Amino acid sequence: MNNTQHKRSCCPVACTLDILGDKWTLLIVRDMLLGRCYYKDFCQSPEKIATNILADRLGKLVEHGIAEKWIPDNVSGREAYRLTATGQSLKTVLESVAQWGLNNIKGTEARLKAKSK
Amino acid sequence: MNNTQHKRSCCPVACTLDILGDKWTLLIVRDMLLGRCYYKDFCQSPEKIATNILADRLGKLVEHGIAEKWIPDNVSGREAYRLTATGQSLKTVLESVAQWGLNNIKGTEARLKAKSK
DNA sequence: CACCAACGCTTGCGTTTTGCAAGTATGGCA
DNA sequence: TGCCATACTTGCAAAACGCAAGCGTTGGTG
Repeated sequence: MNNTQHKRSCCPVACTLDILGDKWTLLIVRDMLLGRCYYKDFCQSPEKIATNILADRLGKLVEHGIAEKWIPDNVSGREAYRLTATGQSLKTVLESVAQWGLNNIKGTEARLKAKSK
Repeated sequence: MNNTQHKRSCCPVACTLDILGDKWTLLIVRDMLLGRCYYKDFCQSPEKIATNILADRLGKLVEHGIAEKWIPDNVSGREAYRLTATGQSLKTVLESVAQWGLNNIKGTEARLKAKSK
C-alpha cells in the first residue's frame, strides 16, 4: 500500500485509522466481505449511507488498494467492486470489532458471515 | 453499556463504529492500554490531538463506560483516566488493527505493548 | 503563606466533512 | 428508440474538526 498522504505518526494503529477511521468505511468493507459488490447493494444496507459519502469512500478504498473495480463477466456487464487480498485481510479486524460490539453493546445481533466461496 | 443515542442498525460493527468510529478515540484507548492516564500524557502522544477533541472524546469514553476518572492515590492528587473492564476488552480490537497496519502499511512500527501489571 | 508555573480544560473562529435532496449521465432491456 | 434502474455528481445547510488563545485550579517553591 502506497501512502502518499499525511501520516500522523508511524504507529500502525494511527496509520490504519487514517485510512479506516470513520463511521462508514468499515461498513462498506463488511458488505464486501458479505459478498455485496454493487453500488446499489451498499446503498441498500440498513445504515443508509448517503450516496456522496459512498462514492467518496469507494474511491478511497480503491486508491488505498483495499478494493478494486471489476466487471463480473458471468452476469450483466455492470461494473462492481470487490476486495483485494489486502482488503480481505481486514476480516480479522471486522471480526474483533463485531465481537466487541456483541459482547458490550446491547441490542446488537450477529450478521457478519464470511462469504462462502 | 447503555445506548440511549441513535443507532444506525443492530449490526455490531455499525454500533461499535457509532462509538469508536473516528480518527482519535482508539488512539486514546491505545494510550490507556499503554498505561498513560493523564490528560497531559494524551496531549503528548505523537499524533498531537487538539485539546478540545481530547476533552470531548474522554467525555464520550466515560459516558460509554469504556473509561473512568479516578485519582491515583499513591502519587500526586491529580485526577486521571483509566479503562474499565469494557475498555480493557478493546485490546483485541487494537491488536488486530495494529497487526493489519503493520502488515499492510509501509513505514509503520510496532509500539503497542500491554501494560504490565 | 504568597507566588508561579504546570495542568486540565473551555472558548472562538475559520475550514473541512457530513447529511440530505435533487439532478445528470450511462447501461441494459423491450 | 424509449424507458427505467443504476451509478454517480452537485449544491447547500449543519455539524465536526483544527488551531490558538484564554482561564480556573493544583501543586510545588521560596
